[in-house]
Amino acid sequence: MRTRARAARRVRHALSARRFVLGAPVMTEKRDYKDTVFLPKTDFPMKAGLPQKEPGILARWQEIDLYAKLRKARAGRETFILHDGPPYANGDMHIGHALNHVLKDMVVRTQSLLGKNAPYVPGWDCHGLPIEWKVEEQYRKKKKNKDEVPAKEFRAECRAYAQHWVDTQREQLKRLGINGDWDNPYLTMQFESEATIVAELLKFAESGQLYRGAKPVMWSPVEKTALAEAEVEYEDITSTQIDVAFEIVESPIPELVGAHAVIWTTTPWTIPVNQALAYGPEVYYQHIKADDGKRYLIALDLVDQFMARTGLTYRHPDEDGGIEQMPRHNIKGSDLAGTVARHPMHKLDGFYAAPRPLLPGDFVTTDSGTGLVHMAPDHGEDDFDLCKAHGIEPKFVVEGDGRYREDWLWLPRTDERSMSVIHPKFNAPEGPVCSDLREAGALLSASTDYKHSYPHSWRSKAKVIFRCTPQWFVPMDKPGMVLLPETPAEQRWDNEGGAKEPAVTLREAAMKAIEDTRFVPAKGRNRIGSMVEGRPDWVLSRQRAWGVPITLFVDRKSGQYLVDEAVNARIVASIRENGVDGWDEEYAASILGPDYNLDDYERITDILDVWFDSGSTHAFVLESDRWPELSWPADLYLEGSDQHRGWFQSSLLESCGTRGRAPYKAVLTHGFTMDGKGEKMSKSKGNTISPLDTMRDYGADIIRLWALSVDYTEDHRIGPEILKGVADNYRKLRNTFRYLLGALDGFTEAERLPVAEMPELERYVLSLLGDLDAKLKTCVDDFDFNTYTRALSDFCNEDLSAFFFDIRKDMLYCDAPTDTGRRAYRTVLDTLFHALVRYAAPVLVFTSEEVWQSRYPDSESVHMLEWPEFPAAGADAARWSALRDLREKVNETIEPYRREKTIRSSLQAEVEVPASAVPEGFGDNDLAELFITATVTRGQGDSVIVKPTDMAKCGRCWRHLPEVKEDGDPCDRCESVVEGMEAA
RNA sequence: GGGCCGGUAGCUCAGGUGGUUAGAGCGCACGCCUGAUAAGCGUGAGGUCGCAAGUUCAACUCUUGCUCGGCCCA
Repeated sequence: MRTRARAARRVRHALSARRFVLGAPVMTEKRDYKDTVFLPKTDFPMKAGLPQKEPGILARWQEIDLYAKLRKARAGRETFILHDGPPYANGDMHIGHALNHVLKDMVVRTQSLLGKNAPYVPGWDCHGLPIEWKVEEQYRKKKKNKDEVPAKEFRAECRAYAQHWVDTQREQLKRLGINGDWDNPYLTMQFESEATIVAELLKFAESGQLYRGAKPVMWSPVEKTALAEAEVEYEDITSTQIDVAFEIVESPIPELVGAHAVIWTTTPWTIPVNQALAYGPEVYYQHIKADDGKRYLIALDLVDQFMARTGLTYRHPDEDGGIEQMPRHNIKGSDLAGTVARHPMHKLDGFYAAPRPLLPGDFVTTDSGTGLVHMAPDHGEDDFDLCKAHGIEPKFVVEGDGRYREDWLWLPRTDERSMSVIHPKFNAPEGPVCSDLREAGALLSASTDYKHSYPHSWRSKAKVIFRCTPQWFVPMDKPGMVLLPETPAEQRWDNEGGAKEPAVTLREAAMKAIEDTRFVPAKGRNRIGSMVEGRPDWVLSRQRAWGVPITLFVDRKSGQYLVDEAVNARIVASIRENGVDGWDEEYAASILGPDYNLDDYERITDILDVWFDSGSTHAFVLESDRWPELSWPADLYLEGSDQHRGWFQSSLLESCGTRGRAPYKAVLTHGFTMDGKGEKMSKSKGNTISPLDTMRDYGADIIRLWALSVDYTEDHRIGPEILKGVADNYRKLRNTFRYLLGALDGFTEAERLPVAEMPELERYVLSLLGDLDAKLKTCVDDFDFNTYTRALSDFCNEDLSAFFFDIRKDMLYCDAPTDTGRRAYRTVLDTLFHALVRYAAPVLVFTSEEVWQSRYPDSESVHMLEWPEFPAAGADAARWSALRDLREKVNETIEPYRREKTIRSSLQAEVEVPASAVPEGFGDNDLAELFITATVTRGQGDSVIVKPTDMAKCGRCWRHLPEVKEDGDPCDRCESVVEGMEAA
């Protein structure tokens, strides 16, 4: 469309030119005044070319060591400590990293702009399963067996792998323009970090906040390790479902003896470790006789489903011998207390001969199954808890690789019996478990058609099981464990001072800490609060190789772990010297020292949950001497909302357990980045947007502007259309700076004019700038960057480009350089320049530097500057607002004339406005200037009236003025300006 | 399946405690300018405020249900 309009214009020009050539010139030739007009002049290019330009700017910052310079310049100032949450070192930067780091950088830079010392030490999370898995994958490719590689060597490879990604991500984040201590980041795998993590663990040990428990944990038989919840994903699978009869041998309801309690399960492999049955106390059960002659006990609501699965039938109430005639056909769950059944494999004796009591379980529902649940305390959380409450202990018969222990009674061991319990064949209707049950006459149904969602390891995608293993825990509810920080005397009601708060549980301390923390947005508090309120004890141990060891010696006789300050000091020293290898067997004796005999102790070889590593970053970063400018606690933690369960929480618990309070004063969370349609990005959908590509195509400043333009507190989108919009927005900002640079060409201090001597428009714009300034400061305090960038953009578009700059174009182009008005304008432009470049600096880090260097090529960096200061100027906002409304009305009225080409430029319009609509204090000439029209007069009507002017057009300033005799002649002002120039 | 959060013009966002024709910027369309020129200015068209009930004189704003999307959990 634009092209067509331009073509039309060309035709018109051609026609008018021909007329001039062919016809006799009606006027004498007029002088071309173009050379006498003071047009903006600058080398600053309109086209940014960010992808090419940014790396050079980056190199210069590195060269002058901007980060160090800034630390030096802000030394001794009030600090703002943003503590970086460590991304996991295994892959390229993705859009989530980019958003997170841009937000962090924005916080740090705005705080720095406010004059604070705001250091930023980036870090990485380096231990853990995903890296270990990658290294193992490399082994598998080379047909190497991990178990044959010495642990030390394996860890060294994990370390190298992590280091590779640390280096990669570091370069990518630097490229994004994130300013930080990139030469000296923290890594959880640095020896110093590992030593501190161990020291933190030992603090828990010393205060009695560790216990070794047996608990069913998510266990991956493939990776042979316990898994954290975060390492598990749920997938829909089809399982075997079976109904199994347990004969009742004893009951306070004598009629039930000889009947069969029926359980339903999708994990046949757990039957060989069954130890009890559970019923719902509030559930009603039916005692029925089926056509196989046997009697069964099943939840009332589930009888039909059971019949359908088994193909059995039973006599209906109205039939002869139907259930109405059954003795005690209807039984409430709670009446089953004291009932005992026996295991279908009871003939094997021993373990299987023991009674299987029916126990009350609140978790029993009648959603599916039979309303009776078989209990294997080894393999279910509910099972474990219920059995434990009734003195039934787990048996630990399924080993780490998912196979039944060789000496377990249920054998003889055969190939199929030594398969992993997650193997489909093991659970199949023809598999060993079902075969045995069938032989015992207890298998009522078996089919491989039950669809449900089931947990899988997110690494290997293999099924996981619940498995009871000895694990180390941090108790959430052990009373008297945590000392809250000392309350200063002046805050105590008794004013006695010094005494500590009573010791509380870890959960209580954490809940208190949540209360005391600022959450941005506020809803984060509820989120983490409900999680901490309900979370189970913290499982610290992992049976893996790549991580920080749980450095405990357990007394073989008492089962107690050793707490000895001297030993602990040697443990920490060994880790500091050797890293995590420092807990290897070779050091054990010397660490334990002469006071103890190594043979009396079990050296724990579990490693720590990586969340404990990252939960300890506050200890080894904020409290370390390595970064003396940092301090504890942090002012802010800033991560994605998934970290409510992750880092925010692990840091909270670690810090509350050791220091009684949170390691942060405030927590800021952001949502997730979706694709252009608001849907989750995934490789399989092919809708991912890589920040690396975007930087290559658009430049880092565009990603930054995007990240700071969206509402990060919610989920937000990115896509081609959105990026295009951001790029448009960027161009507008860039052109504002280009105009300022051009208009300020040659500006010197001598030209500056005091505010008091400025025209009212200049003072009004300064007051608008003051408003903007205040608004941006509020945005910085609230971390409201979306409003920040919008306010900045709107100001440039509406107040400057479409209003101030447009009105003052005449003055800038045509007034004499010495003219007070022009000097006032340029003085305000200078003020605007200095303010805007600072406001923009934290957002468009590269472009603002380019702008700054363009005007001040000898200066260090725009990023060394502080928040702008400029003279305050008051203005009657309401009066100006009314004036701008009127201006809009005038434009609307001119529009029809422009459509019919009676008026082309607004300068050709003579306007009459209602006298009542003009705010007090504006003269007619002021109005013509502000509306960019030929004249403005006041009328008594209540509408705006417009007519084309008859006045001739000045050949230099193009205004239509009474003194101009013929189009093209200069007006009085222009004539004198030109004369002045020629005289000079 | 459960808990929590969200769905306002093509895009990014505003819309205290319910109250006249739901706003802004950008984009788009049309036009002007050709002395910020792959720029600048003006005007305009765009929304049944996710859907459906309910409370109320009155709901984008309160309640319930549904739907779509997200995070966390099972």
